[in-house]
Amino acid sequence: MLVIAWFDAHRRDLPWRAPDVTPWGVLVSECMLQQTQVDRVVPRWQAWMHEWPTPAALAQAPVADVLRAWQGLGYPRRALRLHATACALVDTWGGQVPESEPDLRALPGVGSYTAAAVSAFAFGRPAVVLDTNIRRVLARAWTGVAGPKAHQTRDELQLAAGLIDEHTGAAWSAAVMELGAVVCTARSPHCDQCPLAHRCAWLAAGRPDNGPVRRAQARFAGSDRQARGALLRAVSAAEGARAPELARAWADAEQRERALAGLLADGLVVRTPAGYALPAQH
DNA sequence: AATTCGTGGAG
DNA sequence: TCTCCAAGAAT
Repeated sequence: MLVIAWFDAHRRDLPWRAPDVTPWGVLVSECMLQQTQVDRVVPRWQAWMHEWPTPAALAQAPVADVLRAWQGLGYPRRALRLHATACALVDTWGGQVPESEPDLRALPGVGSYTAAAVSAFAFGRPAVVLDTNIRRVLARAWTGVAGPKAHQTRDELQLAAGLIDEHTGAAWSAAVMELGAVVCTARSPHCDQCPLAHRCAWLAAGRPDNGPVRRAQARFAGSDRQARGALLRAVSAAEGARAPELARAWADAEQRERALAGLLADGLVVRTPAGYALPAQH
């Protein structure tokens, strides 16, 4: 197939693609890559795998250490869930990563995409992988629209399933995902370098701006998300953080209280006699 | 089903 | 500067 040949020639040398990487390594990479760019993940994945090379190793680590190792990647609840997944793997899977999508899907922080990705990329199964890159390539080359809809559709899943079936499963998914990531990009796609250019419906139509209108992302500056991040860093830096440290981290009192309540509810921060702290155990 | 959840790079 | 968007998941 065209895209697989293209992939063989152009694939990036990402560390989790090395031949000796374990299914656990693949799972860790997929969790880190949820809404976080590849370039930011690479060094963190390497450090993480050095520190916790197996599910058993991560399961034994204090949650506070896990959260600190995650700092900077964003969405720290993912770190909590990855730790919980490590515990589940030890408790019910003998410290191994299961191969089937339903079994993977039952793990904390593993949704439909991650389950399919691990099943395909760690075990070579022909799972139907649908991430933002593959969805964009399908939308353009096959459907002739500039971009995918906000949410997955049945048609999309069926289209991908048919293509997976007709090609060599995991390799096809890896190739199309890579194509979407480096050639068929959201912003300014490099159609001159695309192996599908000669048969791309969107390119043939003159690259029309006919994609679905997407709702604008809420601004980050001054958001609750930013407040949570600032507070979590403050708690992480000063075990036993009290009011002054928190106020220094985020000035607006009302928003600070709301964000702190959220962090406590999520289990990212706990109350201790010494003040607020990262959780020791989960 | 629509919201919420971090952070940073690129245009 | 500001906007977009990034290998999504949970609720």
